[in-house]
Amino acid sequence: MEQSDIASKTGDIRPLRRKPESLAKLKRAARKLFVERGYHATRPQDIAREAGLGHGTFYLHYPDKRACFLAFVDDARQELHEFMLARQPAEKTLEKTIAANLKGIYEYSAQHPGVLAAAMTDELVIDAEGAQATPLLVRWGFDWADVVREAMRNGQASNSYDAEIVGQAILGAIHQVASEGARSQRKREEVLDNLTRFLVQALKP
Amino acid sequence: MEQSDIASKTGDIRPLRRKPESLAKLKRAARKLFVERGYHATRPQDIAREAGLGHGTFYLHYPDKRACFLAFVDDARQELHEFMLARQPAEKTLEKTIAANLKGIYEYSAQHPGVLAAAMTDELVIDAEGAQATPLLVRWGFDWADVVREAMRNGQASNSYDAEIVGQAILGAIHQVASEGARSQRKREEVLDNLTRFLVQALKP
Amino acid sequence: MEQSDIASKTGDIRPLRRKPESLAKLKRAARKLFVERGYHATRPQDIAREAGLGHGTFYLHYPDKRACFLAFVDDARQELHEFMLARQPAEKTLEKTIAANLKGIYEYSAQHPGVLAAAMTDELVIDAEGAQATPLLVRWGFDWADVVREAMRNGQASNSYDAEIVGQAILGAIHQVASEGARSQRKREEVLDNLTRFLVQALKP
Amino acid sequence: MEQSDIASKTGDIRPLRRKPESLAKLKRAARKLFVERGYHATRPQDIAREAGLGHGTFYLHYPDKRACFLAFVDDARQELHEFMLARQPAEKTLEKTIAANLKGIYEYSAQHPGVLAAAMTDELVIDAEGAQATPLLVRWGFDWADVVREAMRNGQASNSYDAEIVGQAILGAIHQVASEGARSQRKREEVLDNLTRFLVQALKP
DNA sequence: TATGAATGAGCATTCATTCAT
DNA sequence: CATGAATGAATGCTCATTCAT
Repeated sequence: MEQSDIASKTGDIRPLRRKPESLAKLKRAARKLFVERGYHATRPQDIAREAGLGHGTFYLHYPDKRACFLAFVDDARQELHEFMLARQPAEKTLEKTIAANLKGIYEYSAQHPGVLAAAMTDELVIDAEGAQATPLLVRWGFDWADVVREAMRNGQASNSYDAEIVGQAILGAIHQVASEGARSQRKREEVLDNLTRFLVQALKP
Repeated sequence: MEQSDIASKTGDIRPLRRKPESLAKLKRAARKLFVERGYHATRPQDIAREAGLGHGTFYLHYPDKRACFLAFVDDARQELHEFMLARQPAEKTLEKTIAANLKGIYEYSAQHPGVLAAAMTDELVIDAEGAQATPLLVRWGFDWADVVREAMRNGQASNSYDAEIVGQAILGAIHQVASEGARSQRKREEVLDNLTRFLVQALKP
Repeated sequence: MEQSDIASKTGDIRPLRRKPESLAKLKRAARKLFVERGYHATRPQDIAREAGLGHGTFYLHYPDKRACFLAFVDDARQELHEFMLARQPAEKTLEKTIAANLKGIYEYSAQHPGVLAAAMTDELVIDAEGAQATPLLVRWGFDWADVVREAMRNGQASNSYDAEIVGQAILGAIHQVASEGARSQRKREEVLDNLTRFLVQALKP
Repeated sequence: MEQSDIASKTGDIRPLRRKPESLAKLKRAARKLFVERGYHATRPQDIAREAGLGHGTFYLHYPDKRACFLAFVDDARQELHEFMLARQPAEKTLEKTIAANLKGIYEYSAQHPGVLAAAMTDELVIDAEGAQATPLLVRWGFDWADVVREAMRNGQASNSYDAEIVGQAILGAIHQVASEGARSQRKREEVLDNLTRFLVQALKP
């Protein structure tokens, strides 16, 4: 009949069956809109429409808007993490480590403009109650503290510093330079070279 | 004379002071709430109530909520500016300058916890349209670039750096350390000492 | 007693004493704004400011906005009434009467553009509750019915009409032509001549 | 078990008809309330409630209150237009045309009391800005001017008139008589007869 | 699984009116 | 008499979420 005819057509061309397709579409749409418009200016409805889905579908995949945003943040964090892992230097000297991480974060920002900024939206902004234990940036500072401690052990960095404090300083410097570098389209090589030298010199024993 | 006159009036119980008091009350209340809850979780009504005023009064002093927030940001910026001006070192060596500014921003953050973070709320968060030309942090990075250039001229800093890039790096390091220092109640002396040495060493010719 | 006190005051004329200057200013301002913007877009505050007075002063002269509007309507009605009285024809033939009244209302509209339209704002528009007994236009229709009855008595108008119905018809014709004439800047002489002939012919025995 | 239970429930009792019902309900409700209370005393919420819907639903169908009112006006105009079209006389003599149109507008007013008055609410009343080019009444006056011109051509009306002016006069007479006739429950036959004779006589060559 | 019409708590803002001065 | 800062009930509108289909 005409019905089976239609069924056979719809069965293979457009909506591709199966389920996780929708979630992937929603994720892409959510990232796009959260980055472009920010958390508050993005409605679940907008995300669903951008994904080409009905807006009820949004709630099949996320319990609420907040969860969707948190998932976006988590994905971005994970993505950056893997991005950086894949760019670790073979030789773990301080300079190589700094240069590699710097290059990594810089490249990520260039490839995914706005994503880090959006993903770092303070949780205060998305929900007055659930204040997060430790902001993302601070946790990344801890990672740098580890790098510094390791360098101190190897004699590549001065022992006169408190690793935690200096870890935060390095993270801050990198973050700010990467943000501003992306903003102002500065030449990448120059930025990386300057900042690497700056940090290596600062840590030199 | 006039003082005693006022005193006798304000000394009374019920009828409170008069005119420009309201704006001051609103400013105090707005700062408190924007800092505690963020922009979106603060309603004009909350600000007015916190100020002990009817909510219509809010609109006697600000055309809308956005304007109130912008005024708060501007006040905080101005306040920090004056705070820092009053703490400039007598002797303008690089080390003294860094130490003084570092101490200044650190003290300000300690005395006004959360204010800088709130005042730096991205404009994207408060209104998708009116994107600001240059974020506050970036502009402060320019200031540090000036400091660096001056130090280069005096031979106190290496000429091998691009002042703009390094200016952003210094600003980033300071900002991150000050934020995290305020968060974690770290001992102030130690933080200032570490970061000052770190930056001076980084710039050393 | 307080009563006698009040009595002596209320015994006086009405707004009496001192400066009726403010009331006059308010009336001018109210008329201007009600005509230009309509009832709902005009705030007591606007009227007071237009009058060059503080907005509290408004309530010294009117109990509320509605009363002010009603006073404006009444003044306009009275003004038109006197305007017409001063233009009654010496000789009371039907034609002369029609011509004179027509000319009167036309001139009034030209001299006070928008006033009649504003003053005829349906009471439904200004207050859902106090629906007025008989709209202004209908009452004016009654006046025309009187004119028609008089003309019938004199043999100047056909007896075959119901005076009430024809009175409303005449009023409607005049009102519409006057409004549209004012709107379209049509040549006055021609309008008056056409409409007078039209109505005289309609009534002719 | 539970499924069949639900099925039997959903099958007959609670869940009402589906989609485009809402707009129709809103239209009915809006017309009722705009006619009864006027534009300003009718809140979108009232319309929705009158329609038996939540007030968010209102904004699914209209961008704002103004648009809803304008839609009501347009519907009423269209409705009257079709009402009149269906009542055009077979024979287009002046008298028949006048009588038919008169009867039409009179019947419409009787069947839909208050609708014409509400639909003619001046745009100044609903929004100070969007002043409409040509008021409804004036445009209807143009239609009557056409009728008059046609009658002049046929020798059924005197050539001594300006058709535009007389068109407005006829429209005004009809409008006023219809309004007042509806208001005062006057006997319809008599009104139609009087006004038809009045206008035919007025135009007679 | 997918849909989108429906919902109503919640928000920013206005404005007629009061009252201390 | 005059003022204008203060008030808060009321308004038009939005949007995260639900649920019948």
